[in-house]
Amino acid sequence: MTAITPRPMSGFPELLPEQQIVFNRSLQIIRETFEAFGFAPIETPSVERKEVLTSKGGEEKEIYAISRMQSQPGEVGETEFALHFDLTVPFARYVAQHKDKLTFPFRRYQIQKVWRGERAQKGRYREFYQCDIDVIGRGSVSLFNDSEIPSIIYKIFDRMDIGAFVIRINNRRLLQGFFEAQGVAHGQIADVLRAVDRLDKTSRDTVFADLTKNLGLSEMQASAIMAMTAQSLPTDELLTQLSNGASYGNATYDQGLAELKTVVAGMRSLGVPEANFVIDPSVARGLGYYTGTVYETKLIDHADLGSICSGGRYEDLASFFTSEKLPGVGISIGLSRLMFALLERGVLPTGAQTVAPVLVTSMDPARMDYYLQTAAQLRSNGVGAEVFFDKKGLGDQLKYASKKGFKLALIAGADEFSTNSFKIKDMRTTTECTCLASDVTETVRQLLAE
RNA sequence: GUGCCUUUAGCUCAACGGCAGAGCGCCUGACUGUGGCUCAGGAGGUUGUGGGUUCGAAACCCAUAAGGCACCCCA
Repeated sequence: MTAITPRPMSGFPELLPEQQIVFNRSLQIIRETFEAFGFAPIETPSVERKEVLTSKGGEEKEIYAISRMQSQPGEVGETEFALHFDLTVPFARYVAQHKDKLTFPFRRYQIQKVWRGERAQKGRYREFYQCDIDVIGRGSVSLFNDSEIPSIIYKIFDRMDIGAFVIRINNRRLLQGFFEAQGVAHGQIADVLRAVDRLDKTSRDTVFADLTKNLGLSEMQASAIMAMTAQSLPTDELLTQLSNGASYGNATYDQGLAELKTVVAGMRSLGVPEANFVIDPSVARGLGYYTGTVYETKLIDHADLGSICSGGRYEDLASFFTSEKLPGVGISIGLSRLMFALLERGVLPTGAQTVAPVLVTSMDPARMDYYLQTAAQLRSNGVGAEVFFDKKGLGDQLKYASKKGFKLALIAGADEFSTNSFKIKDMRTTTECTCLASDVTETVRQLLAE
């Protein structure tokens, strides 16, 4: 029998237990925060019909189709299904399909893997987690949601303890109205938005050249756009500055500005610290379907990761699936990109290889019943415990406990049995104490609480 | 889809065209009632694959595959 050589698969990363534990902890924070804001969990199948996935102009070569390796002889093993490449398109289908059973405004969160058939590189995978929330309304959806979303982002990253971060906020109407006032042709606004969006990735000269040479704007237009989008001021000063510009006489601009002010006021009511958000007129969110508020979030010490959480407001979620207008606002956290980078950089230190805090050692194989009962008792009191089953010396058992990162080791041999007691060794401090067998659970709890 | 780089032990990497090596990790023992430290020993390789040049190739050439990076785009 020849062994199959295990090899890495590009773009399909995997973690060791001590890393996965850290990853899952972050996942838990995200889930709890979403639920604290009243978002309901849903999950859609990993696959959708091909026509659903391509409805919104999904790049076909980036979509993995699925098929059986072999069907009937001569039959092509193809199906009409493909793996979803994001969670928005399946969600749109879901809402359109179930809209008569859902209650609006519909708030849902969705944490699932998605797949993209791209060439992998740093921070870009072919299989990764997305954590999405969206609020969908029928006909309209309140602007207060736009304030609440940064509050959710703030709570999550604050709890995840991954260093300083800033939520950058902008409003697409503000940009669009400004571009219109500068005389940018209607059909070119999307292109200009895309060019501006690259401001934090490339040099200002490059963007300027892009605007003038590629998009054919005059130097005056380009200068005005650069000056407007490059503004960097404290929130209130910037809002004043933008209000002074209200003399553009453009209704879209004025609406965008008013929305921005409302969103900021709401964020302050929700207690989002000033240090964690900024109005950044250069945030445009590429092309996309965003129409109002847009968000990006960056780690200050890891700006090279790009936006780790972005989203915004859109006019219509499911225009391909229903004629009913379903506007919404939402964000997506690219958890895999974020976590893999932070684990690699040691920002999130890894610890134990187990989530159970207690190892019950077994010095006397004849008394395994006793060890098993003790572990069972710990578990039914909410304390995770593992029993060491193999016949090895105590030294080996403690070595095992040490390597895996158990916090406490329970020891019982002839000495302890004679006094009906247990010895508890704290692996972190190397200290030991002895307690009656009947007090084990309580003593363990106290030690773990320290 | 385009371009560049890389590939030698589980991992990180050495080896002038001339015997395939180190560190870390892993296993065993010192140590059958006490982990991390230390010491001693051990296992582990068709040098990604196929061809070519050469007396001789891990090294040079060609092809191919895989991996990585950048562009594009995005999380």
